[in-house]
Amino acid sequence: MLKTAPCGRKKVQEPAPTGESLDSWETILTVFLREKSLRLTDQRRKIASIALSHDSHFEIQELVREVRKSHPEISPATVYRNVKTLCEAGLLQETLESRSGVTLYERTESEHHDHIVCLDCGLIFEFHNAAIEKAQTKAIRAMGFFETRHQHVIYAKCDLIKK
Amino acid sequence: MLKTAPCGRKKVQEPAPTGESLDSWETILTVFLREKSLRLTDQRRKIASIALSHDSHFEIQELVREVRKSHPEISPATVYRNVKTLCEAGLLQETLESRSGVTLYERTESEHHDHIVCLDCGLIFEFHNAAIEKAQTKAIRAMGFFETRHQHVIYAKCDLIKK
DNA sequence: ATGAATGCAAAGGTTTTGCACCCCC
DNA sequence: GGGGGTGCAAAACCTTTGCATTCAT
Repeated sequence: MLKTAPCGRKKVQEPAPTGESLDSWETILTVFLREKSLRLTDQRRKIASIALSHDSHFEIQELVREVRKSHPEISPATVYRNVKTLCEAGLLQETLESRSGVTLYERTESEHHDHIVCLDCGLIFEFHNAAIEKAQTKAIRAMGFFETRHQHVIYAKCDLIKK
Repeated sequence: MLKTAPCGRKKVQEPAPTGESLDSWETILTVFLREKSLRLTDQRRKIASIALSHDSHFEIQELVREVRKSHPEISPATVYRNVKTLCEAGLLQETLESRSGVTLYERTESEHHDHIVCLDCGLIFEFHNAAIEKAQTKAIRAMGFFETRHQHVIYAKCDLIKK
């Protein structure tokens, strides 16, 4: 249902060179858990592994189904609880809303990107544009704010140019 | 809970000069309904009136409560159905998500604006910045898309500069 | 051992739907 | 009159929570 695929062309922004950041999520998670006196259970590790294997956005329900498939003994409640934990650990973050109004999550990447939702093919693209970011930082500063993060979703059509 | 207020300073973008667009929403709605062979019922008009009286974002539940207060005979299901209709008519649109994950709606304005969510005071500001819009249009075109609309939400802090 | 985490089931909350009745066009 | 609209209640969903049990540290 929700995919990020090249709608007839290449994704504008390639994935991070190595595919994995230098600190593996396992390290980050372990450190976070230790700091908070939380524990690394089997379920937590499995859920994290599956959640963080997504290259793009996913909804919790999707994750719940995947987890159930390979680990039927893990309950949905645990998935919900752990997604929350992973967000707190900074490994996941909420992202743009799907058109059905469901919250989507994605792996936190070191590189920021904006999104284009194609209204023709329904797919979601990621891109990064320095000019936009720059204009934005400048505008925000001028208004007296300090930006922490942003979500920029553009709804567009890819098909028009082919017709 | 959710307000758009001046967080210690003025809203950057003032509301439309007249407060109402030239075509009243009643006209737009009537034309839309006629086109689709839909009907203008009492409930529909009342719900539209209340929904469109909001100057800023609101959630459906809030609208349901308001409608119930002045028109207890209107059922929540009807409110849901009509919000959907009003979106299709282009009078309302979904907007950024509240931090609790609930979908928010707002009146469609002729003038577009982006949002700043202040992480210090929790309020939502609206602004418009030509440089950002321009950079964006250019970037999108360069990638082969035609933009239809976008959502740009910046999470920022207003308080830092006071400390 | 002890506090955190889990599974289960129940509760909570939101949104949708089926259906009989109503009413706008 | 007929098809869209409504109210009501039930259903369908998604997410959270209480509690007894299990488990990581």
